[in-house]
Amino acid sequence: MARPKNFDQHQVMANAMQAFWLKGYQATSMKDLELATGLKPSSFYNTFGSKEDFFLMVLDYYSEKVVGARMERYLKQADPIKGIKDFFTTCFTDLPRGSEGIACLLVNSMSEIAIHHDGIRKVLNQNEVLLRANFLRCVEQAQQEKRISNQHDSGVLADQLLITLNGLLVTSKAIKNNEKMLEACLQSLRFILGEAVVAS
Amino acid sequence: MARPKNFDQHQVMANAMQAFWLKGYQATSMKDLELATGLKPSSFYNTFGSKEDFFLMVLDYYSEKVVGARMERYLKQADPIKGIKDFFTTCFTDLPRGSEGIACLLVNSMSEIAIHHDGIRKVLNQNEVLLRANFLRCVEQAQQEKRISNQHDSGVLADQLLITLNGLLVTSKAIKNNEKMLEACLQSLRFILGEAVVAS
DNA sequence: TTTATATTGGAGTGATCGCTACAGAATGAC
DNA sequence: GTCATTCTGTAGCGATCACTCCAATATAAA
Repeated sequence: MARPKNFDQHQVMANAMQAFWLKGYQATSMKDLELATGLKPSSFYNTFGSKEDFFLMVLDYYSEKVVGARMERYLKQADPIKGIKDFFTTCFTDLPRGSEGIACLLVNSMSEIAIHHDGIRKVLNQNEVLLRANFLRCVEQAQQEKRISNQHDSGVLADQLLITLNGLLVTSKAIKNNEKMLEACLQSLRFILGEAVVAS
Repeated sequence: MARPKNFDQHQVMANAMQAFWLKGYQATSMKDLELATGLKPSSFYNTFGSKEDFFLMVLDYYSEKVVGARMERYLKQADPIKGIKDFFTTCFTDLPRGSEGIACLLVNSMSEIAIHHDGIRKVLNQNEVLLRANFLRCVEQAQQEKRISNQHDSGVLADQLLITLNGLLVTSKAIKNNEKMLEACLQSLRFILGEAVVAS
């Protein structure tokens, strides 16, 4: 009954995601988004409302398609320790070449705008809760399998994994060297989970 | 021989620091800086060159006056474990009321701009190196005093402290609740340094 | 084919960005 | 005092910001 849209919304969000990921929310201008997505302003605003609304959608998209997919792939495999190890290390190895220090869009957004925007903070917190739950499940399974010690409460270990991951990601923005980050990653995991990490 | 400046450069940097700390580099406009410092544009640019140059000076100022002072005060006292504990916890208790989630200007800057600015990254890295050295000294002293275990290398413990502090600080931006951050702090320190933290 | 509806490209909105030009004011040297 | 020099206030620079307006265009229902 009316003219159909000439673009794929998911593809648009995927492209915009890359721009936000690399430059952050504020530094990514509408011009950048137009270039990244191919959408003219009228189409953009007609579809997404505003840059702010759009960014929230992109955060959701990232949370589901990037972090969600990574949780499924790594944290739900048979070996929980290898899962955690892979989840951590691929944060620094699964990036396109030359993109060292882009870290994680969600962690970047924590620093940049979470403090000033309730909606964004809510998305970020939801993601943290979900990630912690997955870490917790892996840790408990590993403890049941006697592959890591029971001396620490599983909840504490899950918390440490979460805090440490955030710390590694923010550190990687200043280090900008994925080789070094990989070493730091493995050292942290050995510290938290023990030597079982080495074998996995 | 010529008209003297009508302001104190240190006071100007201290005031501007607050603005950058709260809002970040990009979101702090020249108007914000003029309001925070009282300086008119001509005085500002005549003295500091550019917003970018000025921000680097403010980072140095923060590194010396805030982090440096905190390292002196907490990490060089007689009790190394209490020192580390105080250094961590005061990150969340020594802030003005209502300023939850402002974290640390240096860590905030890691996320926001370190990846795109070599000069800023250099300052941040220097600070991390210095902080790690102080953590290391405290850890070694605590180990010599048999107050924490020798099972982990002191360098590993220092690294974990640094990564964990960064993680706690970035997490605090999404949590925005200093009470909860304080608990997370103590849990992390107990995990890394052991039960000696409780008594300190 | 006509019509109703929605999308599109492109020009352009006012506001704000970091920053500058310049005249006048304030100082110390003489 | 006069002068040389530097700082200060103000007005405003071009560029860019997020965003809007509108005529042209493309579709499906009738």
